[in-house]
Amino acid sequence: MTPQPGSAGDVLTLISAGSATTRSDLARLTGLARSTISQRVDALIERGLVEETESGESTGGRPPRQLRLHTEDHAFAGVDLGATHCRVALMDISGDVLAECEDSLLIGEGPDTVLAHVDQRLDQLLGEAGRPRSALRAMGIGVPGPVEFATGRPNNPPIMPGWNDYPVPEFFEGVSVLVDNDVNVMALGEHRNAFAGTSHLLFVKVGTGIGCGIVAEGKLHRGAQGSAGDIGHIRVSGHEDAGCRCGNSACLEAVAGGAAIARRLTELGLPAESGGDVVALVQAGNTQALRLVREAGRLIGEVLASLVNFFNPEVIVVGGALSRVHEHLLAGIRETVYRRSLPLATHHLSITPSRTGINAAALGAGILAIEHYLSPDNINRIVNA
Amino acid sequence: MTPQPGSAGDVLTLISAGSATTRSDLARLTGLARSTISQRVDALIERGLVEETESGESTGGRPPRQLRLHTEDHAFAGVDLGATHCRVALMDISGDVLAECEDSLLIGEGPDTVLAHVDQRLDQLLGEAGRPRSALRAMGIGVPGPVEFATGRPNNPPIMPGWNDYPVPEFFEGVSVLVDNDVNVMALGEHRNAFAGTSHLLFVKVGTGIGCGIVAEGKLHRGAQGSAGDIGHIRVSGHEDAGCRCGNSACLEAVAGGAAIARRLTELGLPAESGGDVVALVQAGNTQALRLVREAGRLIGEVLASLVNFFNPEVIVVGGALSRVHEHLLAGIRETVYRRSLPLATHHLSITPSRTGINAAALGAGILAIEHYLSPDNINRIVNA
DNA sequence: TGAACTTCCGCCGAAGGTCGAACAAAGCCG
DNA sequence: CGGCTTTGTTCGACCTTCGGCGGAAGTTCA
Repeated sequence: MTPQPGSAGDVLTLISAGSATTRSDLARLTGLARSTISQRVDALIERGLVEETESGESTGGRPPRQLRLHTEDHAFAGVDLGATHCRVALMDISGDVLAECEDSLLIGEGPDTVLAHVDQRLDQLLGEAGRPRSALRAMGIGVPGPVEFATGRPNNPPIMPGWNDYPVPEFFEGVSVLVDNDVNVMALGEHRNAFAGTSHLLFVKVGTGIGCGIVAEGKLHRGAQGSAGDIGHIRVSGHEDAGCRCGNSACLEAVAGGAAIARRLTELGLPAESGGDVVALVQAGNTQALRLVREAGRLIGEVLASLVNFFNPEVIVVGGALSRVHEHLLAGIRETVYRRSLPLATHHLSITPSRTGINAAALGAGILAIEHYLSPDNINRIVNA
Repeated sequence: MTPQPGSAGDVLTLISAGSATTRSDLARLTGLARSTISQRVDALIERGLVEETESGESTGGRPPRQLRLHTEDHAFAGVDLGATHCRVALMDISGDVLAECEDSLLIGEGPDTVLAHVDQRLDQLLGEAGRPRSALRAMGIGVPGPVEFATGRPNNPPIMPGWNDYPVPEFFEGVSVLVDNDVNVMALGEHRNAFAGTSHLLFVKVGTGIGCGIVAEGKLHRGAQGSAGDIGHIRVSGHEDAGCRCGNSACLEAVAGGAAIARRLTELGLPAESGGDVVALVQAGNTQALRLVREAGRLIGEVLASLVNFFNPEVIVVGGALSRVHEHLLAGIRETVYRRSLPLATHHLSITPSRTGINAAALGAGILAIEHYLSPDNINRIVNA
């Protein structure tokens, strides 16, 4: 039995996380002998997973050879499917984007049409990046509805007609496919990209609807049925008259979602159809719209105040279409959360707008794929094969 | 860093979890050779961690020698400190209770007095069980307030005067001491004792106050500041007049806690001081009390409905003093949760009374200690020493 | 009852992995 | 230019693990 763990997968994890860039670092961190580390690194280099760069800076002796992930030869894809759009990002193994694209695409056209479109875009992006199809190792897909993560099958999604129980991964041959809810992958993208130092994060997406992705101990929390984070249908007080498409009334989404704000603006004589119209009105300085957005922030804050007490996150990130006017939204959210949550939970809590922006979902989906590929178990399997 | 699979610690984990009771089981589960397993088991036996029992049942050949945790020579303690009571359970390494006791004890007397009392009870219980003090390997303590788990220091607990930032573990020499919130240890006790098959569990304690312990992926979720699960101060709609000791109004605890129900009964001319009095009235068949308890269940259910959407647990366990009249409390909770939560989240959700009862906290605290001691890292350290 | 069969467990030589010492490489410093 | 420091590789010693073999301990069946 080895006194310390340190399989090839562990070594690669340290390299990919940036914890170690030289063989000496690895020896120090793992406690293994330098010769053993060299052997591991050699195996990783031989498999094309790691490469050496030019020598680094000397600290008084022979300069170490820097190690990093070998970014050629592999590719990963992150796919963000929304109700009306499709974004695909091709990434290398370090998470850098090689190429990306965006189209209008109705998810309601069904899985065969949509996935064929994705497949075509993948070929195009691979071409742009100059990599063969065989380089594609894994892909992640975020979809606007609940998914049984283990099988990659949508689970009674309300706005994805034709997708229920469709085995998405089987559509793509020879590549691992991970399918998850769009808000989950956005949370993952935001966490890995801008908040990697935190352990407990909530990502709140405020668009047409309202959803939440949960990062606990650095990992996505999906819950028992994969429906965790569905905060759009939490009840808010004082709006019993607002009916929701789910059949209940006073749902958060029915009073504070982009669609709800647009409807109320229309009632006030300001024609608005979607969250985008609301954003446009706010940016044009319309005070009615501004007031409604801020009020929506307060309502969202009321729900988040409960969740802060319950979950005790370090940071809440607000994204989605309406976060383009985040100053007003966040003002309402902060006001309510800091008033209604317990001091111990809010003392070190920060509530910030998304730093990753429109690409959070595609990036997060890609990261899901990369982390799956780089998991120690999978790497050990590859190296020992 | 992933631990090396098949270490002595992993072998012991399989034995303690009941996943393997023979050397053959271990070889099958770990994939290691039978001879290697024998060597591991020998080391564990030599260290007094595992013992062989008489042969088990034959499956057609030589019957295997059964293995189990060696329950002599070690002892673990679980301590449940409440506002006005102290329970101590002495357990062997398999989690069976060897001896236990209960006293009235005011936590407000301060850490020196209370912990000295605990220390004395420990000696007494060790005497009853016929084990020397040196057999005590670790202890867990549940306290009625927030704790910084890593250091074992209470963190501004409202009902524990004199305990703020007190380094509890240092009071006990030569033994590992883990300190956690009482609701957390109750959740752990309930999960390990009665719901070990589930991954995501919420334990709701309804007593004088209201709290919640969270089990996610089989582990306690404590949050960023260790204050997760503090649902007593979540706002419920329609009770703006109810002031709470936290300074806000309409807190769940202020309208549905045992103290709140007692106060309202008193207003109705039925003198009641505590949750215990409320239970007595309900058990005596008082319809006013029954109605209030059921209404409290509805209010708790309103909050839980939100948390079910957010967290998506498999099971909600209701415990605490008021759960002695759980049929009425649960009726209100179930009614609201199943009406207000999303079908996907409630479809496989069960809401049940505590199966572990009054001892959940002390048991959970002991289990916290045992699992700490049995963690693969700790066992490998012991075996390789 | 006894022989054949099955399963369990310890022993031992072979194979393979890890370690640390020794050595070579590469840059810094006086 | 020769010592000093740090890095990386080579190699034999050592240790662990593996798997076959044989003995142990029951079951099944004639």
